[in-house]
Amino acid sequence: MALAVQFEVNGEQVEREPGVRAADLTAVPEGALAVWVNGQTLDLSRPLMEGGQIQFLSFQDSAGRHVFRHSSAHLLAQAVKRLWPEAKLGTGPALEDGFYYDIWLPEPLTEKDLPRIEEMMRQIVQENYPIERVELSRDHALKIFGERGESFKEEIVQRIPEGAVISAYRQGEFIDLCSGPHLPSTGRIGALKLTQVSGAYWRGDEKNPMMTRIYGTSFPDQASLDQHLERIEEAKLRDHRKLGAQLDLFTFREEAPGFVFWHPKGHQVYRSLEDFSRRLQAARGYQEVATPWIYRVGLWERSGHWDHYRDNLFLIDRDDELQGVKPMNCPGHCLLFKSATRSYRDLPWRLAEYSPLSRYERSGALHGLMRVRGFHQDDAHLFVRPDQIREEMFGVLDLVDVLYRTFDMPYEVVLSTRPDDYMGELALWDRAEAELEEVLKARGLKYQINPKDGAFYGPKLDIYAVDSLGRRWQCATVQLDFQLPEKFELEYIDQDGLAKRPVMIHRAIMGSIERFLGILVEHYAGAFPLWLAPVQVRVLPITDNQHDYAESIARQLREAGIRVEVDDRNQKIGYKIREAQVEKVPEMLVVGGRDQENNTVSVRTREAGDLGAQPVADYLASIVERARIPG
RNA sequence: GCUGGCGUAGCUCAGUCGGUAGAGCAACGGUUUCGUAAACCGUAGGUCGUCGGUUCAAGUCCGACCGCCAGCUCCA
Repeated sequence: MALAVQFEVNGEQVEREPGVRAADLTAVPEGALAVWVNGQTLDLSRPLMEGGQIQFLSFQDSAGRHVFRHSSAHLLAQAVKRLWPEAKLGTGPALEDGFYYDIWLPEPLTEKDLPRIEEMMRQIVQENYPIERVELSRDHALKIFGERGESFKEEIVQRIPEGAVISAYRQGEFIDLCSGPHLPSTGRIGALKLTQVSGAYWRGDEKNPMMTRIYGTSFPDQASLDQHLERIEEAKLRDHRKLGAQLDLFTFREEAPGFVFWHPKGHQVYRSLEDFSRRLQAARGYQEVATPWIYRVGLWERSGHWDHYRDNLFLIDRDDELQGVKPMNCPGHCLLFKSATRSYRDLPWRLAEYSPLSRYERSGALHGLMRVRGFHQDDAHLFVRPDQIREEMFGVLDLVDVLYRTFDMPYEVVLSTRPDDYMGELALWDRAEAELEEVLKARGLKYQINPKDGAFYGPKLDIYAVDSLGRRWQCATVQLDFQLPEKFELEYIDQDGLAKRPVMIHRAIMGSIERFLGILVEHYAGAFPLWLAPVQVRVLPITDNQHDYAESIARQLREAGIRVEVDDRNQKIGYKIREAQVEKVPEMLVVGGRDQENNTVSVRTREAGDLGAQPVADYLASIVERARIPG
């Protein structure tokens, strides 16, 4: 008789024999796909040998979705094997929003083959096979996959280290080498769609045979799938590269790949973002500086960039000496810190900088504003005493909150802790990590922990903004750094008269302003809020007779700091309105003979349409109030 | 960087079997002077990404390069 083990389910303690299945512990909630036990995701039917906290995972949980998509990949493989028995399976993982499977096929596949495969997948869903886990010896696994001609699977089996459990999952006639976990049965995959095919080399190595990679996505029901596909269509329409050209914000040219040409309108938005950031930071005791953008290579050697970041440096070879264009501001700020003897009274010292940064990105990585080679950050470095970490982190998170709230973006926080190859004092790490958690709790923020994912020089917080389409973007990042002050031998004189080492906090809130602007274009579908819009108001005279009146209104608005244009082209009012709407101008002032007589403007907004006539003075007061930069 | 695809007017795109380039929108000129999402007529605009090759003849076929797109990898 084995000793009983203790489980905690839904807050209740349950005692059972080892080997019990999660499904036997309690009523399995509807929609449960897998179970989470002691940090591991397992099949619902997996025998549990040790006790612990039990949590059921549904499609709502990212781990649950992962299981769902992973089983969908198996489903895809089974369908392909039925249609092409000579196919050989590679690997088939789950992705964030779907899955793929790499499969070797005797003939290349095209998108036209996808519906046929989907059809077979649906049939297998109908057949509703239970998905069963089997554990195999190495020899047995080699025999099974050898007999089936699965040479890639044999290769994987041979790579599995000695002593590791080798498992496979079986559904109907199909079996796949896999560590799992998986759904209870194929019938759970309610709706699926194969989205694309592409080539991929086995194990990503071009010397290996070319596999066919089939991408797809799947959901518990058709409505969720449709919603997902609509979102993808919507995202395509909002693509910032497309809107950026349509709205005359920016362009790229092949003469300077990875660098942005900002048009007047785009640069206006860019500057509004920068102004907004400056106001927020000035109000929180940051001081803006400007430091050099090209340094002799020795600086980069000292900072560690030469060892860790050399491939991303733009290098200049002059006078037999290498110099590097800065990819980050931190070393410059360290040098600035050293320009005088610092007192404990000077700390925290918060240095902000918006200078251009350059990083060499490989050509395939470039992507509109989201990934460029030349950019700017709302960057700052805080030099703090160890006892100030908590308060400064609190302040940084406050800034994060104000900023994302302004753009109506919820955000998620991930704390990354000490990696195995950490540098510095263990005690400082422990204290810093504990304080970060305390700060997060004090701010009432929900956060995830990525254990051991911090940088070698300090723990970090990554903040993911969620846009209007529900996509997550990593923008803000806050990193504690114990190493750079060491490398630059930074010191301050403490109260006791002794020289001490400060801690550095690297932080950016928008991250790259270029990228953040790209995200905002997609978030707002190009329809910027009034304070950000490059043209805030357009005056539309109905006939040539109102040109002078329109100009006088524009002048008054301009003098009040409003960005205004007059559309004095010889066109009908409907035409001018249509153009202004297409260009997403937030407010239009239609002025005709009646307005001129009564000294009014007929207000039309981008969202609400015609609001009727208003006295000019009233409108002026209202727009000035509403167009103010927040913060 | 790798794999696949693409590159024709400012933009979106057509161009058949290899025979010297076309539309809509935008621009420009004129007519129209109009009250809430596209008035009408006309004009101009191209080294077909670049370089080389095949051919009597190349936007079209071949090669190299550049850039862009999707994916991989990487990341702000």
